[in-house]
Amino acid sequence: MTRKYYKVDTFQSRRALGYLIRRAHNLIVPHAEALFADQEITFTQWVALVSLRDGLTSTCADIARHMGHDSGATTRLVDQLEDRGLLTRTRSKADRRVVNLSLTAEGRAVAKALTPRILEFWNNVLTDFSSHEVTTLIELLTRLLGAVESEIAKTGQRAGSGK
Amino acid sequence: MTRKYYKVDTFQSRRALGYLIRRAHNLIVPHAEALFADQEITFTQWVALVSLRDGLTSTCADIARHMGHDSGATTRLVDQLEDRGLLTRTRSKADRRVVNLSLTAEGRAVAKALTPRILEFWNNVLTDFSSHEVTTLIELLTRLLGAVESEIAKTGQRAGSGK
DNA sequence: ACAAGATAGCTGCCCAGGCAGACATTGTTG
DNA sequence: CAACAATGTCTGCCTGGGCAGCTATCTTGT
Repeated sequence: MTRKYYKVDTFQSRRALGYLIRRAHNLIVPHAEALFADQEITFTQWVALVSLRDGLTSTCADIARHMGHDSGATTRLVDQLEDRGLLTRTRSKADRRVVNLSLTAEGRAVAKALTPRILEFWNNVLTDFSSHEVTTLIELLTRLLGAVESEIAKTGQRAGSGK
Repeated sequence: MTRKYYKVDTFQSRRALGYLIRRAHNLIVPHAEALFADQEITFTQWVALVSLRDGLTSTCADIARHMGHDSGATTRLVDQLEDRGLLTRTRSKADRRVVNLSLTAEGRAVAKALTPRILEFWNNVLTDFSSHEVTTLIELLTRLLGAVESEIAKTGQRAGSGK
């Protein structure tokens, strides 16, 4: 029920959530990509693969929403995964606009093989956090995400193009 | 002291910190940019401006570190701010490699004028969070950032080029 | 004092991803 | 059923920012 957590005269960048998130993102993503440098797929591609495997997504549009990309970027991402034989496109019969994606056996194998790399990284990072702290962080971030989403929905009613 | 928070067989993307951070970043940054769409500077430029004003940074390299960009991107960012007369470059006398940056009166005015937009956004987002929760989130994220930094430093001893 | 290594800044090149537009299909409303 | 809006996919085009390479300067070890 905080009316105003941040006030103009006491505001400091270092305590700004946007700053912390941006910083974390700019630190983590390139490092995750580096962990995959010797691999045939990139970290970003792996994320898409795992989301398909876990049933969080099943179409191009799903992946775009899941990853916060636009649909154009996603098409090209899926192209690459298809070229490498990690997934297949099938035009849906129920809704012919839709192209359903499904992992091939090799896609499944790749997704599984690379998971430990990421988990190891995170487990190393979290060594000094108690299990409770991590859970709290995850819970707060999840709620924050929801709050950001609804705030953006409230303000930015922009006619979407490809998103 | 958590040895392994994430385990291969119980891992779910939705509870992955990387996923949450990426998602938040991809949601917040474009929206922040949109808040500045009618403005003469971008959100990213504003962040640099504020960091200079608050003494968190004073050179190009500082800004690169602060924002997690590389030095090339920062040069161009500073170019634009200089072109608009919001800051000035001065070759340092103590260390002649360094170019010191300082805000002009106009730069100061712009930084100040735009601050309320961002704070309002965040205060709206945080309406349903208690003050204590926000503080906890900030504290955990700050610690996470430190942990990520030292983990990356431990692993990735790569000869830096421009970073 | 000098070679080797860091560090600051700049530039050219490249690419992932955003934007906008096209098209097909489906849903909705009169 | 006609008109219109919404959704899914794909394609050009463009830009921000990463990378590598260069110079100039400072620092450190011998």
